[in-house]
Amino acid sequence: MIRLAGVYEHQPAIRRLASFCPLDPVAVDALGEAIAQRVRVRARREFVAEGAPVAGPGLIVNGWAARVRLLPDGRRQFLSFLLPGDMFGISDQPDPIAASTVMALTDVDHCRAPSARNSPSLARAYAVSRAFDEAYLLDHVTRLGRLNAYERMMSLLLELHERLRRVGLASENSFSLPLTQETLADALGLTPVHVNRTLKQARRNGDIIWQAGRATINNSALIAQQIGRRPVRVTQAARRA
Amino acid sequence: MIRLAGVYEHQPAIRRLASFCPLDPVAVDALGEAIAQRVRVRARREFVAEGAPVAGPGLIVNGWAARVRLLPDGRRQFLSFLLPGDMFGISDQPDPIAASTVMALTDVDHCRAPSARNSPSLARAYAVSRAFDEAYLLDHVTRLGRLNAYERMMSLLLELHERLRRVGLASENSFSLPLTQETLADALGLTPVHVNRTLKQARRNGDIIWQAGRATINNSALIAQQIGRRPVRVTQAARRA
DNA sequence: CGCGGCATTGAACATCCTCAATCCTCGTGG
DNA sequence: CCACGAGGATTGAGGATGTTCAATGCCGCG
Repeated sequence: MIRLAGVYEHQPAIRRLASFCPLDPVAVDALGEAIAQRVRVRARREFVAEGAPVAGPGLIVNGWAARVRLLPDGRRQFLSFLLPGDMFGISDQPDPIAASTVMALTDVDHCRAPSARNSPSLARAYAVSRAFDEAYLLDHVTRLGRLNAYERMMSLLLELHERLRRVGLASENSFSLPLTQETLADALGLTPVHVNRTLKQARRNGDIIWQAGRATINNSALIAQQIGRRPVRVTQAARRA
Repeated sequence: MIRLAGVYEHQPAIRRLASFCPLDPVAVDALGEAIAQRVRVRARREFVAEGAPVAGPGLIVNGWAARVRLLPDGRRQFLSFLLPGDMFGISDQPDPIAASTVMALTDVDHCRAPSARNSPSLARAYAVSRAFDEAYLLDHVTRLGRLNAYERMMSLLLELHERLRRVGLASENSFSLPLTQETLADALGLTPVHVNRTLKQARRNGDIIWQAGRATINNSALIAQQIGRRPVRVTQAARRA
């Protein structure tokens, strides 16, 4: 199909989809064009509202966002993080409504996801993308239901690292982590105070370093094994792009 | 399209799909035929194995099953319940592998889900079905992350009631609930002991009755409001079939 | 009658939460 | 250049929620 050239090589959205299925030129062009039309959302702004009609599928070009549920009494639960290259608002239905609010955690650039009608490879990449989203969501259910605070934290950090590596935004064992402890708490079903203590413990154990917005995981293979985590897989074929 | 006639009226799988989108005769026939080929799985048997290639999408004809994740140390988390009429193993991908194990909780009859290639209405019903599954899964994440034991319990019971009503397997405020407290515990991220105490409390409050495998929810509207639950919706159009 | 699976209960304990204070960092205005 | 203020991180003390361990009860079935 195509060996990603020039600018696209560093475009997370294209890189991620291409890692799922080699993209044909039609797809790459369509993605490049969509990305050129990206719009910016400020941190903390919500750009998809739960219950509202879905505008169509979107792509995160840059920055971090999250899908979130808000309870009437103010409690908040992050359902998943949306990293550069991730998709949101996909649906086969004719008149879908958003199943969750989507909120920018940092400044975010996003664009619409181009139709896959003229590109089988793109359609397939979308399908794999969706399968990954579902698999990570199931991991998250397990995380919240059956892991303790420490395990939840490490499990999430490992997931984020795994996903960022896929799009070239993480090194072997470290990555930019632009989240507050409060955000982490609302993702992990904990309080900010307890997140703080859990992180303190993790630092003391030498499992992680987190400073100046950058997280490092020491010995991730060992930690993954301790908490029973394996990399997410969704297809029988290739496990690495 | 078609007004469900005769035997199909009481066939949960058909009834559920038809509630999402009026089915054309081709779809009803295909479903009837698939259901005729159903196979039985004994309680406690696993009939989809996590990580194994997916055989193709399936339909629950009868009985209760659940998607489950097993941790290496024996901990268990149920990801979702599969009720009569529910689907499992759907994927757009060419070579998908199962994202989770599926286990029969009671004796279960299931069949393959017929291809939607020759029926636009069936394709649409599948799409809506999938949207519901996703929405309920997001609810479950919120349940585990941000609700306490009592809220989790009531929230799950309300969900089950809502879903069983859709397929005609629940009355106004009661339904058959063939689960053990241990199963409930593994769905709610609690211990069996605490599930028992939570149920005791709920009975004492007069919120539920649960005996001989049948659960009754008193005043479900009030309870739903107290725990901030609203019926799940996934489409702009019709809210009831 | 006795066994197996599930439900129920008590007591002690661990994990995580709440409340509240303090600290730190960084950007802004004087 | 420094004081100030705001948002986030950190810590302590006490308490609530849920767990663990172990015993007992219940009920259907062979």
